[in-house]
Amino acid sequence: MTETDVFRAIADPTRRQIMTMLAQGDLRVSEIASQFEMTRPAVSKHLALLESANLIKVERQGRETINRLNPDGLEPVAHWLTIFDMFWDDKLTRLKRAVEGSDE
Amino acid sequence: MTETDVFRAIADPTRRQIMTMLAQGDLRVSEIASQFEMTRPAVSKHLALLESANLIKVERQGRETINRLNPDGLEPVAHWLTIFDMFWDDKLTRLKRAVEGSDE
DNA sequence: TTGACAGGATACCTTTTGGTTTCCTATTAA
DNA sequence: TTAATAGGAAACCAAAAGGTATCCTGTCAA
Repeated sequence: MTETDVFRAIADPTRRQIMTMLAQGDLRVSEIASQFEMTRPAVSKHLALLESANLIKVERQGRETINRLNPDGLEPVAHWLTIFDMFWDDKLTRLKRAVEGSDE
Repeated sequence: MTETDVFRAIADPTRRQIMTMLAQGDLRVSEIASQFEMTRPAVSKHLALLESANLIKVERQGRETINRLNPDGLEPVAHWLTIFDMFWDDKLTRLKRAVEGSDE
């Protein structure tokens, strides 16, 4: 399968929710599926797409598959947002303060 | 039309490109359309969707309509990304350097 | 060693998306 | 005042997206 565009991958609310779930820790497919109304194959498709967008790493362990967040995959989004930084002077100032504050 | 989800709005590469064009300055519909292969109505639809996602402001002036970027509409995206900040310590460090550098 | 479980694969369906063509209206310039 | 221009509106189409049901395989536990 060819790589999926990151922006397309995070366009779906279910996939965003999966990512926030994985931010809390790794999860097996059925653990994720149990949190949604939809069927397990549907969730599986979302996971496959997240993997092809490089947003998660999938590792088969025996009969289970572990899904692990790969936050670095979000870099293109973070980078694209910087194009608009010039419009966000005060936000940037606040961020600078936050970053400096976290240092001491 | 009901509000369009911001993440869905920026999922399309044409729409992202339109936004970066508008970051340089306001543009009329046909000025934008002339930059793409697709027809003007297609571009018009993208603009309508960007407006409904609160990413641009559209103002009719006589027979022309001016499209203006509304970068604040991107805030939900920026905010969502912060969920994953904890995974990005070194990136944050680099950002801090960048921010400090831009000050002097 | 066999039954249950985890989860991938496939086929299929419906809705949404991104595009087209065509037509219409309002505004402006000659 | 009339011709040209800007762009919205509607009807239509193909492909992609998101879901389902069903089936199959590999692994583990009794």
